[in-house]
Amino acid sequence: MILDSETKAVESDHGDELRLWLRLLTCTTLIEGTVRSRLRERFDVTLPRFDLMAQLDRVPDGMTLSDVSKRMMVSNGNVTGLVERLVESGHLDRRTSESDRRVQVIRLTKAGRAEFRRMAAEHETWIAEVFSDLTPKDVRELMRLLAKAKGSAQKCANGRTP
Amino acid sequence: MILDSETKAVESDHGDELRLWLRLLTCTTLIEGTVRSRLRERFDVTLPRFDLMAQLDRVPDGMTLSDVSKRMMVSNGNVTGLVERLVESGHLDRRTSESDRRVQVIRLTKAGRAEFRRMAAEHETWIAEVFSDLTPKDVRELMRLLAKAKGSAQKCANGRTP
DNA sequence: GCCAATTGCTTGAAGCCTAAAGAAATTTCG
DNA sequence: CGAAATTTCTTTAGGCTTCAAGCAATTGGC
Repeated sequence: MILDSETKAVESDHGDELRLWLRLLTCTTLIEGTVRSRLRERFDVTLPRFDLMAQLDRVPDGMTLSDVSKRMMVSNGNVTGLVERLVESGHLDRRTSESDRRVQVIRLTKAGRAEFRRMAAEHETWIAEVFSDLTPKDVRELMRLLAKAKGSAQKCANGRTP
Repeated sequence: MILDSETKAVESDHGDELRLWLRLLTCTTLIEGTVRSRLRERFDVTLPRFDLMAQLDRVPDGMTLSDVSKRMMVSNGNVTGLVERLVESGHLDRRTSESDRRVQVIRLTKAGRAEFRRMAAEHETWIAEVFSDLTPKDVRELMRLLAKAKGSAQKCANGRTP
């Protein structure tokens, strides 16, 4: 097989995938930055706090710290500190489970839920604005392809720490 | 217009975009986690350090800290600390510009570049593995749609701090 | 019952990250 | 020229994040 600087070996050319990953990362970083700064200026709240509250908004009866940790895909220790600050600020309510005294169940307080709903409503419009150049068809197509990518990445991630 | 709990007002339904954003974020977090843990176990290096070295690998003559900061989309102060540690570990070389004494130019050292090339080669195969379920057509289509999304998000981000 | 393994959470050390304020050098412009 | 604005980088305070180690409670054999 003959190669030169332009024609790399075909069987090891993974450049397209690499470029795809970089583009994916750029998009996410860009959007995350926008959301982060708007959350700060409009509500003086951090993105991780918002994300945690978003997880809790769906479940009236609360979740355990482990559940939150899995859903948010962050470490346990991370959630401990995050929850600590949100309980402190009155957004969260935390209690030890009666059936298992290792388990901490956290819920949004009434005030916390109201505050979150207010933030979430604006947040949704920001995201719509972010993607405003995409047609409904673009959105559907991206959803489909990202679902496929997610599945692929998941196999790869789970195969490592089962 | 008649509405019920299932049929929300059409003119304010931004749920699809929101779901798209969450999926994008999930994909990125998943892949980032995979890359991070592999970089750690194979090379005992962090992702931010790898990213910084990747920026420098393309430019033999080095870059200024500001350039790096813009390319990586992180704050200036962040780069200062990151560079500090990489100079300390011998991966980077740092010098004050002769034409402008405010400017610091950083470059990969010989050892740093060799180390990076070794990491980058493996990294590329990990990414290919992550996306292995996608066909070449999927990859092209994702590239196209993400480029469009990036443009849209960029307008939105730049319109805020011009 | 009892010991080992597991599970759920916390802690500690190190590093990453931002925003904001500040120091130093350069550029702009009257 | 010289003051003001700008640019480049550092510093500081606070918070986020991981990993690894550790503690407490529960579960699963035996």
